[in-house]
Amino acid sequence: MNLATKIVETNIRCGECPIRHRAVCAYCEAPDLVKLDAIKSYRTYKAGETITWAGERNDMIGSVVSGVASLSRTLPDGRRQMVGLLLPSDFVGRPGRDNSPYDVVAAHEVVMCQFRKKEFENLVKSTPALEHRLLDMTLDELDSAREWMLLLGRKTAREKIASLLAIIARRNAVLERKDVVDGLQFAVPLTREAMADYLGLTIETVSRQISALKKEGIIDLIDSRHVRVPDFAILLDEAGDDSDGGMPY
Amino acid sequence: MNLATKIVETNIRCGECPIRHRAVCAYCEAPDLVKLDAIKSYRTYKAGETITWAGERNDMIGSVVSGVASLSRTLPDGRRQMVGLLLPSDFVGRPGRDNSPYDVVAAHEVVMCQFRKKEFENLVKSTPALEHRLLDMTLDELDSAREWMLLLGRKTAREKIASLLAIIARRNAVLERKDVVDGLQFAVPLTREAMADYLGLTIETVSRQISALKKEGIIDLIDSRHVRVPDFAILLDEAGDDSDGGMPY
DNA sequence: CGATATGTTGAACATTCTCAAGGGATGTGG
DNA sequence: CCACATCCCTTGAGAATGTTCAACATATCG
Repeated sequence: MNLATKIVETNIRCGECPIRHRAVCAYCEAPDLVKLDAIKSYRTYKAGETITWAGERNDMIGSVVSGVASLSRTLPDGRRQMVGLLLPSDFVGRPGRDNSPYDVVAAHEVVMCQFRKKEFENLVKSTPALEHRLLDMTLDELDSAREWMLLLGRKTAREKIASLLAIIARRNAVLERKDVVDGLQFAVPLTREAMADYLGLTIETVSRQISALKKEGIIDLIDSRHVRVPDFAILLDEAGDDSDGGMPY
Repeated sequence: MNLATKIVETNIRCGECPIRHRAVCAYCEAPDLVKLDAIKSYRTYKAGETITWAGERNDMIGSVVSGVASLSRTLPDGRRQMVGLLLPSDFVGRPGRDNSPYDVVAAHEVVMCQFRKKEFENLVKSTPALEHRLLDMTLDELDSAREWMLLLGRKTAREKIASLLAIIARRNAVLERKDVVDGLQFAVPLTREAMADYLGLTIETVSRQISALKKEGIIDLIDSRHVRVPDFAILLDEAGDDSDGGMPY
């Protein structure tokens, strides 16, 4: 029984939840957790499954417990832009509004910890710790979004790819509680298409730039979804930002 | 004595403030306003003046009362991307963090209602109405940022210009409490350079696309900073999004 | 095994950028 | 008041970057 199955089937208590200290509940103490426990439910979404559709009414909100999901917007003619990458502990859904213009799609199998929106909103009103955490998380997301805007508006295709790989490498290191070291190897949890939607490129350009980085020895490709970075500083240099510039996630 | 001068010199009370019902204080009642009144101060910034520098410690935060300011990030080699357009009632500064990676620059003369960060943060802790409003405003900003990401990542130069003009037209209409009607005329409060930084383009491309829209009769140019839109629906069509798609601001 | 989804590569093309020149405004000092 | 500088904007020509269209490779799954 893997972790995802265990979480869903046993409906584990908040106190044992893997995202307990980073999710919307992070600032809550035991008494508040009891209330959250009472209104939460777990649900799994398969890879490729849509969690919420843009424009449709949705009365569940919650946290990503495991897996990866994407938040994206689509133009009427079909052009799509990913506007958020949802990772474990990230919050899904906008409190105080009944529908949102975003599609949320599971990139890999996703376990969500969900609340009925109405009940959650009521709890937020009476629980400062929840509202405070929600504010901090939203401010962080806003910073990420703005970092991303810099990438979309001003970086070259090559810099975009390098930035994305650096972001994924860092996040993986954090999740696995390792340092970002040279020789680091990691899985890219996105298809070429998802990467293109993330970076505002076409899949062909993504593929070509990855091939170029490989040819130049900046990355090694184990297979199309697994990357090794011999020298992380070189990758960061290709990403175009200062070493001190904050990165999303 | 114009409004800006009057606000600053007389240090008007919150109850009479023009942004009273849209700013961070919008949800506050009289008792909270007294506390805000006690710690606030007004300050003016001239056009072109930098309000806060990226990376530098800044212990003032506050609201834009009048004028227009830009929030932007810069890559080490000088490429710049505007990541926020700050209008009256918008909040400047990030609570809970001592410096931010953004330059805030006045585009036109700006009047700020400022608080010492420490004092403001303390007040937020004891004032749910403030924190609640801050959350709502941050969520709105996040939606705007994501809309903008769609523009930066997927729209053509022409669509970007049309989108920006539509945004400015709408905002002007709201501020002047008019409807967005055909034949609407308005001032563009940005230089070509600022528009380019906003849209992720060069000033030459901005200039060319504006000329093209003019040549095709989609807009009239009174002068380089004043636009008239004969048929708003046509402009929206050029912007690429659905009529129902939300617009930033 | 064929069908489908994913990824790579090539060639022609389109869009946007870069570099360059020049046209008003506005302001300043002589 | 003129000469000059500065700022903002426009336009042109050529170059570069990224896209489109197309073919093909690889892997997975029934």
